[in-house]
Amino acid sequence: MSDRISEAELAVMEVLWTEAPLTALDVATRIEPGREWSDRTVKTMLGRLLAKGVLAHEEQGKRYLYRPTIARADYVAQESGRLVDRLFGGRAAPLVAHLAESGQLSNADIAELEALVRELKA
Amino acid sequence: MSDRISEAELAVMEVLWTEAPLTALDVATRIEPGREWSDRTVKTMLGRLLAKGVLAHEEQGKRYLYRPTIARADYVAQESGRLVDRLFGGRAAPLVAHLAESGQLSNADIAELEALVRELKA
DNA sequence: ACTTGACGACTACAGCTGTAATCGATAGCG
DNA sequence: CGCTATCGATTACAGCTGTAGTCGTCAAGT
Repeated sequence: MSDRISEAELAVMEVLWTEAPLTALDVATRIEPGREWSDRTVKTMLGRLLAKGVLAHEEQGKRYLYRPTIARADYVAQESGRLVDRLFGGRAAPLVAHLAESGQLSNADIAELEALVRELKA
Repeated sequence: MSDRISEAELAVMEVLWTEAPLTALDVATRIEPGREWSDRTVKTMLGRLLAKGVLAHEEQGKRYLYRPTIARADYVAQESGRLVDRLFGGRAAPLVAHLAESGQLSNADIAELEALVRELKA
């Protein structure tokens, strides 16, 4: 249940987080453009994701319909946590500080953060 | 210059970001405890990091002294950016919002963020 | 019923990763 | 001056990843 999702596999998960259940070919046609994959490749990914337990499939005639077994928010939380642990000693504020220092926060981001902080304090 | 640093390799980089230059064995003895590596393994990592261009070495007698060629802050910026791109559509504020929602921000973090935001607006 | 096409299952294979072991040169010890 | 301990360099090898190709089956069309 706890195998990691690789970067290529993530492209498949994103499709199924957006719309599910889907057949293998439906997933293939919805894979983000720019990633030119054969449908074979997509099927391999689906198989691996099944093996990792993050997808389930149900039969529909001779096809399968795939759907995620984990929520995107949970995945995102896990990955964010990993980054924070690995690079910031487990504390989130230094990450934000770092994003700020390295100029990766736009003015819109800052405004949004301000609103967020106000909300968090309440 | 742009090969990625793997997770195990990162343990070696952390040592050298803390103290450099060091010999291979010095690195091995300073590897974070809990990661029980033979010195062979550490040497393999050093070799790969050299090949990836993120370490340099200079001769000292029959040994080498290793030192990073990239700053930790740059690495951290790159990895943070990757996460934000992959999971938050390149926008940092949603990451913070997510950390907040998933309860990964302590009160201290929030206070720190508030100070940060105030500073960013100035 | 035979053929053909659509599917899933299995197989392929090179490059990266984690985790070392072996080889060859060299330098210090005796 | 020869033996042994050290080093770096090279090699090993299994599991994961990216990117498919092949095989066998079953159903639909002719």
